[in-house]
Amino acid sequence: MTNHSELIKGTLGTIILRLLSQKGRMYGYEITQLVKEITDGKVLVKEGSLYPALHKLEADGLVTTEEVFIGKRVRKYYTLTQPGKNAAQASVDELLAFLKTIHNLITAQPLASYGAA
Amino acid sequence: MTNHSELIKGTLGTIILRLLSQKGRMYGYEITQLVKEITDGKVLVKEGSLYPALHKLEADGLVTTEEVFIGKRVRKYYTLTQPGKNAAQASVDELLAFLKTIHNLITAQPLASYGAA
DNA sequence: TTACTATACATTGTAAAGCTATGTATTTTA
DNA sequence: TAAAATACATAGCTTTACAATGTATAGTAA
Repeated sequence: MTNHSELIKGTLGTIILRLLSQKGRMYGYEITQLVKEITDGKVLVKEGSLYPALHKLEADGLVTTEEVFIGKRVRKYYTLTQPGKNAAQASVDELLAFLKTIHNLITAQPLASYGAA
Repeated sequence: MTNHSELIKGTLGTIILRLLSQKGRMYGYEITQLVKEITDGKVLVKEGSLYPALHKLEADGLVTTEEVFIGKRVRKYYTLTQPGKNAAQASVDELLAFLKTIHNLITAQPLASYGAA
């Protein structure tokens, strides 16, 4: 994605699922632009990350695709299946819980004291 | 680390630096137990992750080590160097900013609309 | 008209990071 | 006395995103 790219690992699938659950239908390039817009350029999804991720979601049955021609150019729209909708909800919930856990871990002031207390 | 293990990528170094900056001095096994305690078992740092990460911090000059014998058993204490203290602060700040960005990305309700607006 | 940029898809090979499995050894607890 | 906890460590695997590359159409500015 972008500079602090190692932090992103494991979140891309969730991000895609979430955007699809909100917008209903999106195509790849649109996802890259929307993520860029929402994060004010702080997260940049690259093609080398996005398309394999989308193909995996499709292989896992979480999305279906539909090709639309814009003039002579193909657009491949992705839509969540019902399992995909369930996965989106679960995935977002899990990621939020994880963010909370890590936030707590790196801000906890009176640290628990293994070995003492 | 634990079940949702893919989410952790890139955060372990920051977690270690943060704990060391709080506790002053820690040894490997102690770190695994403290993380487990603080996160209520939700994050489990494995040896195969921890020790290579500690060795890398040492190789990068961010920590120094000190071996202490407890009976016949060795304990290797890690302490932040000055560059390590600086890195800890910067690393925590960056991770917090990242957490905020991702949180916003997966909770933003009125999604920005690339192509519209 | 001609570059350059944006749109739009895709794949191959690479690097980073944590995990599993394994190994060694001491100490404590059931 | 056996199992679990403490305490270190490494080799090889897997996952995941990225860089680089490729193809092609559409729009825009010189």
